Amino acid sequence: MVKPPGHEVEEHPPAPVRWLDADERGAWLSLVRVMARLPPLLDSQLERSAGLNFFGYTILAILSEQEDRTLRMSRLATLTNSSPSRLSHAARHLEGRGLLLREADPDDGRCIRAVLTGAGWEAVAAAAPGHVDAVRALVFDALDTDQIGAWHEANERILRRVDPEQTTRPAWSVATGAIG
Amino acid sequence: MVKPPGHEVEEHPPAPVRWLDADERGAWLSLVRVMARLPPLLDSQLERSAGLNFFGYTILAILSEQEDRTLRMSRLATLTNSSPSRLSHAARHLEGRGLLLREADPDDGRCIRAVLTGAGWEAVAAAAPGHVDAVRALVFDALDTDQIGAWHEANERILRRVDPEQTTRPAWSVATGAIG
DNA sequence: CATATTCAGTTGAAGGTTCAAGCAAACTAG
DNA sequence: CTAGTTTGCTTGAACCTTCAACTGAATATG
Repeated sequence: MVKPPGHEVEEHPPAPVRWLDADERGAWLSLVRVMARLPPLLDSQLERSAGLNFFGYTILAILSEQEDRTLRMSRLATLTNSSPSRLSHAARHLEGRGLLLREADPDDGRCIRAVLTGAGWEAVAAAAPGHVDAVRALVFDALDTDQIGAWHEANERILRRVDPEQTTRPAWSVATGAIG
Repeated sequence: MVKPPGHEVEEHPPAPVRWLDADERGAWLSLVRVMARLPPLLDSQLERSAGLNFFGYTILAILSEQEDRTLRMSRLATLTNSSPSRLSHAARHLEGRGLLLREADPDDGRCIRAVLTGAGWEAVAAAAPGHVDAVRALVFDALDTDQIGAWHEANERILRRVDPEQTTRPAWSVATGAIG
């Protein structure tokens, strides 16, 4: 490999790898397994009971929590932890099923506003109890209050590394709270 | 909806939904965001540095930790938290790149043994340091020892709910420990 | 021994996600 | 005002995962 001229990168001696110790490895594998097994369980519960996957449910749930059941696509993408592209595809499916609709934003011709339909609202409302039950059974029934606190704190610290901009910070509950 | 004859299901009064409280909601959203953001970061780090995704890396890593760098497909599927189908597709790709090969098991004609090749071993060995650095930077640098312990314990408790059979229990480290 | 069942693994199609490219509206500078 | 850039969103192709169907080998049953 030929070095380009200029940009003489300082050659640090290769820092010795700091392998994970036994505790770290155990903790890491726990997370890896949770990440591998939890999402499919949530997906299949929602799939069976509402014909939605977790992502679709999240989209509808977040819309249902807005004053006017409306959100710009870009904002919705941020809140759902998704790329604009992913959201666009998913929104097309949901729109085809009559659960939401997309309309031009009068204030900014570039923006599209996603609006939850009546059918969409009924779909989330019907799906929410079963979903919350699943989350409770799989996660919170396993932990007492102190454990939840410590676990939350650790996950937040990790999030600061993983998502430094904290783009999703604003409050939203993925309809794990009462719908109204 | 017409009830089929027989199978008279006991009609319990619908148990009131136990919505998540504010603390639970906050903790839940932390996990959801970690699950959404961490895997893509690990994938892209491995993709850039080794042309592998996390799943492919895991396959090679687990094989590299076996005495004879060999494992039956079914066992490998369990250890990688994957379905047989997913593993089969991935193994075909990796085999195409010369990183592993598959051979008939002499002891049981139904089984296939996946064997890590020399090139496969070199690929993991080259990728491992960068991967461990990423895991450390994104996760463990954010936590002190006590936090790691509490976080680990909570994740283990969740795992007991999510994966009651504990199919993946046996020790493996996804090559976050030294390779040799 | 014949048949049925289970087990290990693969396959192709369907579905979802990512990626790069593209379009149009809005902003920015000269 | 106009040319260039940025922003918001969509699109189609490539990729990966899942699902259901299938093969062949081992085991169980009569």
